[in-house]
Amino acid sequence: MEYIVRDADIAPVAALIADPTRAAILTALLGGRALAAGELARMAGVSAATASAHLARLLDGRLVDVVSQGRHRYYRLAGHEVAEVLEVLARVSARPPVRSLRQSRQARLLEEARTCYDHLAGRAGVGLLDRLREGGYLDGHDLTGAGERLLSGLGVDVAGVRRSRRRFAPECLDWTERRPHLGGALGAAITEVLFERGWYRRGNVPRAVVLTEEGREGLAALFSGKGLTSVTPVT
Amino acid sequence: MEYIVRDADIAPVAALIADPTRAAILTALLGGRALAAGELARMAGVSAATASAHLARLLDGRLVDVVSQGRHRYYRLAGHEVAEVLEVLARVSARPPVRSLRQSRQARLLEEARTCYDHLAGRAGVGLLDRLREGGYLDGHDLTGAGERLLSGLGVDVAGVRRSRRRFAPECLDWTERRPHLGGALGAAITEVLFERGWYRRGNVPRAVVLTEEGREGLAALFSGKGLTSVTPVT
DNA sequence: CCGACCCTTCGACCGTCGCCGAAATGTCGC
DNA sequence: GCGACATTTCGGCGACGGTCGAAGGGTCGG
Repeated sequence: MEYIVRDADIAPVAALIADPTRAAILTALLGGRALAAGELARMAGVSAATASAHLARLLDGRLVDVVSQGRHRYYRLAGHEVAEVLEVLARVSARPPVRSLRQSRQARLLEEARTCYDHLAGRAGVGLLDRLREGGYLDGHDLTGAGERLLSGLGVDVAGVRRSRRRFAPECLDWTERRPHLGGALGAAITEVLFERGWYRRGNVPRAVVLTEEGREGLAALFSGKGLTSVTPVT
Repeated sequence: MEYIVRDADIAPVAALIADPTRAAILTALLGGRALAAGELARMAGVSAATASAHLARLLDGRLVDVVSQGRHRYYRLAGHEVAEVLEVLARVSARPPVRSLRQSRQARLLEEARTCYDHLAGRAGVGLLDRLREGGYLDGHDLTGAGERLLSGLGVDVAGVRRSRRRFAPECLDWTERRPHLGGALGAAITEVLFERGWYRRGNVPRAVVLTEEGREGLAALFSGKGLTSVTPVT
């Protein structure tokens, strides 16, 4: 009956995320791209020295990886588990009040379509899962025969995805929509193909992605005219 | 292209979890029961004054709820979303080295069977999901006809569970087994019935639950002799 | 090689936060 | 009402951690 809490100690990892500057850095990296130390310093609004210290701690805590290229050092999240922590945390955190017009536009862009580390999120991500389910391409947690054909035709290496040790097609609760979108190895593979085909491209706002004209047409053809979202484009 | 990270601020919530004492309090509450301030102080190994200050902050941050009963104040987690954050965080956190014999026994108990806020976790939780899948009771994310009959027979109010706004039967990745167990409204309802029937009871170690003799027999009858786990009892 | 650039390390400052003992508040049993 | 108990509030101490400017390694372009 002695008091000992024998669990994983979650405090050290939480402490790494607890600093506002580090949280900003991690959130910026949630876009999935590797970013240079200087870029991260600017995004977080601190000096290079400060950012460097924070990055060293994140590295030590294995929340980020680094790859040196010439005089740049590119940082990225250490894995999708880290991204999951950030997403879950976002769900219980209050959304900050929108202060400026530009911020409100950025917020709308992120709500429309963004990456959740390596897969599509926001209305587009939720819509993708809905279309796959409605069309009978995905049943429960697995692809149907029709689903395999559809995605193979798009260029997704379904067999390769199945060999991955990562969960195949889990739902990931979207923190803006509060409804599930498609995550896991399949979600990542589909998202990769969407970028390769130029149907989506990365926006100027860190995590945002935008639908291209080709994407609009391609997705409409794929899903009998519906596309992933029915809203008018965010301007 | 200005640097602004317009996301939910995750830093304040992370900061609440980042303190080792608060983390211990939250982890203790992950058992699902409401605990008095004094108990939490003992479990976390701090004075009543210190625990009180921490609880006030957790309350302010909406991570815990409190209910006053006489001269006691019972604290509990504010909801299953909070429990999810703690679980996800545990998955990316290192497991602390086991120091004593008693701790190793406690660790083994938790790995065998515990509650993850309001549903069964550990080997037993993973086993439950496996048995439901193997037996054709659960298909993807939904109960089959056979599943509805099985659980209704046990005393689970399946229709009531379906009316809940919570997700019906999501997978929850177990942090010790690294395999999914059954979460959501259904997982909670089944766990409740297991307690009501006396098949499992809460152990002395905070989050641990133990299989009773009735439970061993009942589960074996239910799942053609297999039970939820095949290991010998933890001593 | 040499200057320009990116990044990290160093040193120093300062605020915040966790901690406890003691006192105050509130509740129960009698 | 009056002690006994659970909990919170107060006051003060000490430590840790975030911040920056300046200086020190590396790396690229010429």
